[in-house]
Amino acid sequence: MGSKLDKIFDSVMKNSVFRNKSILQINYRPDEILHRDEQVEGVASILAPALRGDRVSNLFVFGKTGTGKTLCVQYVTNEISKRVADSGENNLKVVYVNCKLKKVADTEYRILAEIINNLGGSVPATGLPTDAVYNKFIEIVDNKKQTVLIILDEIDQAVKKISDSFLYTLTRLNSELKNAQISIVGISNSLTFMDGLDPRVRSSLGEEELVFPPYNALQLQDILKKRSIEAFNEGIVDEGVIAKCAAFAAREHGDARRALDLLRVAGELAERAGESKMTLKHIDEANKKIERDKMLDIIDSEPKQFQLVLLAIMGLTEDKNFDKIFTGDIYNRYQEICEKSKNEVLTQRRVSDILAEFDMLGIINAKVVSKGRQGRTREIRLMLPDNVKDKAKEILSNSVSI
DNA sequence: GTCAATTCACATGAAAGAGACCACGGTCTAGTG
DNA sequence: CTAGACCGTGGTCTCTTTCATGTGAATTGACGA
Repeated sequence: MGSKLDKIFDSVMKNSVFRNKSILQINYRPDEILHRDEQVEGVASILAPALRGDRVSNLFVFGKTGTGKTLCVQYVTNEISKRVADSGENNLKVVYVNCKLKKVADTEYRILAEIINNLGGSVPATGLPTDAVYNKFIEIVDNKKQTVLIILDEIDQAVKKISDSFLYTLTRLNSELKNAQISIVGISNSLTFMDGLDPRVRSSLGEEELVFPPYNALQLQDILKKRSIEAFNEGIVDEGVIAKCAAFAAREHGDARRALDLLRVAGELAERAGESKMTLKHIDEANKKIERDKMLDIIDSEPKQFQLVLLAIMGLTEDKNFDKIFTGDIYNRYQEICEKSKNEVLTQRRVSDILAEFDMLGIINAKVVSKGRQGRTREIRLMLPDNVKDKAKEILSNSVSI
């Protein structure tokens, strides 16, 4: 009985492109980190004093997305925690918080709450005064002699939304603690992040700094090769495919995450098409698909008013075939659409902000230009690729008319 | 023709309000012994 | 007497409005050659 089933499963497995797809997923942590020896050692030597229970310097880690920052820091802290656990002591806590996750940790209150939850306390999602949360935080951290390592990932996002005074408070907190001590590891995508900071914060937070350079194409190839051996069945991928993946990603500031995504999606495409080998064609398709899905995802999850504005932009680009659209045009069209679909009309001020956000998201390209006596405006161009437009319009008109 | 002043149509900032959500503490109600 | 339902208060958070201020160059108009 069992062997029969095994046979069925085996045959499915054999035909499958993937042996173990999870290896290409973003949250997969390999046991060995390629081409980041220097960085891993750097992080380790800075954080090592935690093993002795000494105070750890605050650390700042910079690097573009997909350069392995989070991976390395987590790897090192895991190893340290393991060592501490082995030695039987329990005076080190590591807390990892991703400040970009919406609804989880993108405000001062929520970051604190997240830290407290990770430390085993519990704090309601909302409803308490912020200083009450601070007290709770101090209480839970300071209840015994210990070192608490707080890793704040994507910290630039947090500071942009909140302000750096929060970081200041956090660094100053040590002086209020009797038993415990806290150290902060900040991880940031933006290299210029430190420049905009309060000097006091900068000096206390940036005791140690580490820069993660992007991977080059060869390094990416190594990484991809290593993972693809485990992730795919034999004979599915060949050198050329991996080289192309690496080249694509290297063009985008050496983003390893993107390279892995590309490989995974290409594999999915090949599998779906029932083909037994991945080809360059699949990579190209995957590249388009990723781009497209990302855009559509963003558009779909945007609030209604944003969608209305986008609809106005798309309408204008289409009918008039204007190469350049201005804020005023969009606002007028937007008003029409709102009236037609019985939606509330927002102020121009607000629409202006919405446009700025679209610019950030890369959906439109907006440039502030001065047209002399005709005033100052954003000169706007829709940046959606053609293969996205139709689907986007469908999504928009669906969700707007309801 | 030249130059400074003017002016347009917004951009950009700051502050504050509305409404959703939530915790906490007090009060009320109904069930229990 | 007590557990649970129900309220009012005060807090956060997001989206938005209101009020204020800023801005770069085409246009205007005064001026001098």
